[in-house]
Amino acid sequence: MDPPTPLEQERRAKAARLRDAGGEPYPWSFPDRVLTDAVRAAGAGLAPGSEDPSRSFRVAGRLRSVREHGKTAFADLEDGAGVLQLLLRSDLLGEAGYRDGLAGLDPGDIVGAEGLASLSRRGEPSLAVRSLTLLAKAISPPPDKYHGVQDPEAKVRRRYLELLASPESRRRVRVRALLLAEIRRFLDDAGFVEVETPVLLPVAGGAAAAPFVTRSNYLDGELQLRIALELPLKRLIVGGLERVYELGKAFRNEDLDSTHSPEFTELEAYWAYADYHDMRGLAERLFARLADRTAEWLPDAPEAARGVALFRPPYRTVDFVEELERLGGISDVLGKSRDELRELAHRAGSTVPPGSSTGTFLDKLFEKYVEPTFDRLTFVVDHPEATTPLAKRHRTKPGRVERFEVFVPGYELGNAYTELNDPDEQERRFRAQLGERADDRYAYDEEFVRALRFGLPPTTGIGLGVDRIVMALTGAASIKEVLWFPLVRPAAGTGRPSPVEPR
RNA sequence: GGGCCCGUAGCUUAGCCCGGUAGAGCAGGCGGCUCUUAACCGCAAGAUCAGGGGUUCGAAUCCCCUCGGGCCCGCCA
Repeated sequence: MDPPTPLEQERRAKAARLRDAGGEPYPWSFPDRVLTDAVRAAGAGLAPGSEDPSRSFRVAGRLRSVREHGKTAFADLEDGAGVLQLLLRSDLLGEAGYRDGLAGLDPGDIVGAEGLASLSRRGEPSLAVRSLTLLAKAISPPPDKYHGVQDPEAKVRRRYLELLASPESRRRVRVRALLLAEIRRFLDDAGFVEVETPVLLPVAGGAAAAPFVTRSNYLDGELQLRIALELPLKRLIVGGLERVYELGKAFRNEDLDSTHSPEFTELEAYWAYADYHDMRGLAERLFARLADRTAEWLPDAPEAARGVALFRPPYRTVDFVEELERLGGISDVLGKSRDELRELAHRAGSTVPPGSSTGTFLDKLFEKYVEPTFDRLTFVVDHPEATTPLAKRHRTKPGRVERFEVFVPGYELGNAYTELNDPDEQERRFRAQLGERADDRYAYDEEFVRALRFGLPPTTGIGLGVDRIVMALTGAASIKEVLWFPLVRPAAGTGRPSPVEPR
């Protein structure tokens, strides 16, 4: 711990004085509390400078600021409903109670107050306080009352400070929770069953990403943290659950930037006896619903209004191959060899390692030529087969798979397929990916292929980045704004990860 | 992994270019004030200028290293 600052020593001394006087700076409860909006409402109709003696209110919250005027003081108390002015008067509290009470309080303290609804002479709804109780002494002072937390490091490292200083930040937490609840309600209503599948796996599959590796004492061996939810969910479809979804964390051992976090929240849904056209319809209905809800929750946030507009139809559709050929000036994309694609990617200014797979070069070319042109929510459809080993071959377009990706300007939101359900083909695709070059990290999950041999019905599936959906809808500039505790290096003195041998 | 930028009191910051012993507001202390709401007025206090090294008569300021952070690029489709 840091050594106490003089300010902290002063605040500790106030708590000690209260104890010496027989008080308790950290009492156990404050019963019969109402939210401050009840007092505001009761005070608003009164004549200025008067109070309503017919009913007493008890409120509790954090003390924001205190304005002293000799024998009168005003304090702002903030709770979940907002800010209420406390009117502290020597004649109501008693001279000693007024003096000692004020002397013991600091901004940031959690206090309870009992009193009458009133309207100040200047017309501010207030609580005319008859008794004031310290509920938790704040030893460290709160952030600057006007500027809040400015230091970007403090914002992510000590998020609680930003939250307590900023009602907008607290509102973002609530909107994220509402969006998650709305997603669940939407899928539940559509007949999907929410499931939880393992985070710890012998081999993390279902996407191309570096896993986090850990160790099981029980198994005396290595385990990996999941990088996607896909493979266990499809096993559940094999098991006869026809519509399943999971909303949970996935982990990728990669860098953090404005759209990537090593741990992030993913939604995956699998739907038997339906194809990717059906899934697109479901996704569009979900997007439209989330846009409507966000507009209700954030009615006057301009950045959210832009996000909401993105999620409202009509949406744009782009054919992966046609658009790449058109914008990249490339003919016969599907007929190109890996070497030719590598050359094209190189010329496009992409620095992918030369040993990458055909699919990686195609993705890079698409990323260079097509993605920057997205100006609204866009569905990219019918990718070349080489880009994914888990999607089913397109029923009419040779060399393609039945797949769509969803983009907003700047980043991808998700990915869906008509799922590959031919076990022998699945095995070939895994092997082809593994064999093509070592950079491809699609793990070959034998157990998954074995499950497919028992029969996976025709199925469609989707994976959506929930953090990114929240970002896009609320107009956040960085994923850190929708993750309350993004990954940071441990602060000095809190212990550091032990150095490990690179794998 | 590469590039650019940032780190001054608990908080928000001035000073850095052009070297001369750090200035303010908030918060806190003491005093004053019964209607303020970024309250106000007065007094006093609070800073090894992220850490280390170098250049210099003299370093917050110039140079190097380390730590932490931000942004961009690469990687994670």
